[in-house]
Amino acid sequence: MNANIEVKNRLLEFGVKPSLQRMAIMAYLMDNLIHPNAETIFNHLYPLIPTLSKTTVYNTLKLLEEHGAILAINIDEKNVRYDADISEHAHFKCKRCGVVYDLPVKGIENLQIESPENLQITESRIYYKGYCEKCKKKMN
Amino acid sequence: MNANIEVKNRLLEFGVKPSLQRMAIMAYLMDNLIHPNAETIFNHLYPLIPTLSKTTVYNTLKLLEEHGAILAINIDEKNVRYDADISEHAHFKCKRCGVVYDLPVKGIENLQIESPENLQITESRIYYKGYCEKCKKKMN
DNA sequence: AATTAAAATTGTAATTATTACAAATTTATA
DNA sequence: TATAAATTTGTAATAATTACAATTTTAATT
Repeated sequence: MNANIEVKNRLLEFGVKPSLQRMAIMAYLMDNLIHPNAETIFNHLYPLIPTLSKTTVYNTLKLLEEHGAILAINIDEKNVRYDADISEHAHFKCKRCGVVYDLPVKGIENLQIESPENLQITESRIYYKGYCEKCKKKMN
Repeated sequence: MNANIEVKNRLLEFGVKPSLQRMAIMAYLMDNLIHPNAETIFNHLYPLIPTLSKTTVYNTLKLLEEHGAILAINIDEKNVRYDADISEHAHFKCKRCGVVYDLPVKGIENLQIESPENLQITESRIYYKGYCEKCKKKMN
């Protein structure tokens, strides 16, 4: 489990003032790299912080994302997933069981944008979808 | 404007039985590579097909996507965009004005998945977000 | 320490994209 | 032409997210 100080440092590093709720959400994401959505985060933290509101979870996730402290992963049409691993990496989603993995992909660092326009890129995402090994078998 | 026969062929090629509504939606997407959402498509076609239902637009877009005749672009958290260009290409979304472009990116074909698991990949997407030239200026 | 102001959290209601579903219509088949 | 199958339609339901006002907590000032 991530030490409290590391969680706090992540917030401070990205200019987010630490509070009980923000620390709890950040800690959960750092300890659980399973790309949870807001609901999952709330369900896990609610027993620990009985006053916690779902709105706070949504607000905080948005705040953390805007400050660059976490990534919003839009691989699922249904809801936004979040990731404390902010390094450039690809994601995979199984269309049958819905699980979202990190996917090691070679060559990402060589991608080169060739836009005629002078764009200011702030984020990039690489998403793959398909079927995981388990589901492939089940489908036969 | 795409000839009727080309639209029909696209549907047949992907095993979708052509109907008036399906042809109209497919034609609109082939003629308007602006990554429209269901609402935009409906608003454009409704005057031409006064009996058209929004549900049909949603149903048809899902059908076309499942058959591989179009791409669903999940770059926008709000709603799904659709693209008749089914070749592998990257997309850019401006976080200020919301426009979604195609983005020429070099090196996509060299990306190599290195999963320990035997995944069956059915689709891949590359998304960039940031600010377009116009919006960059406006923000100064 | 008490007072005031600012920031954060909370709860409820609203919004909105999408889907479920059953009825109606159209198309294909016998 | 009658019947079955497929498609379309309209309405209602679902569910993720946001708006917003009230409350609570934290920080700043006296």
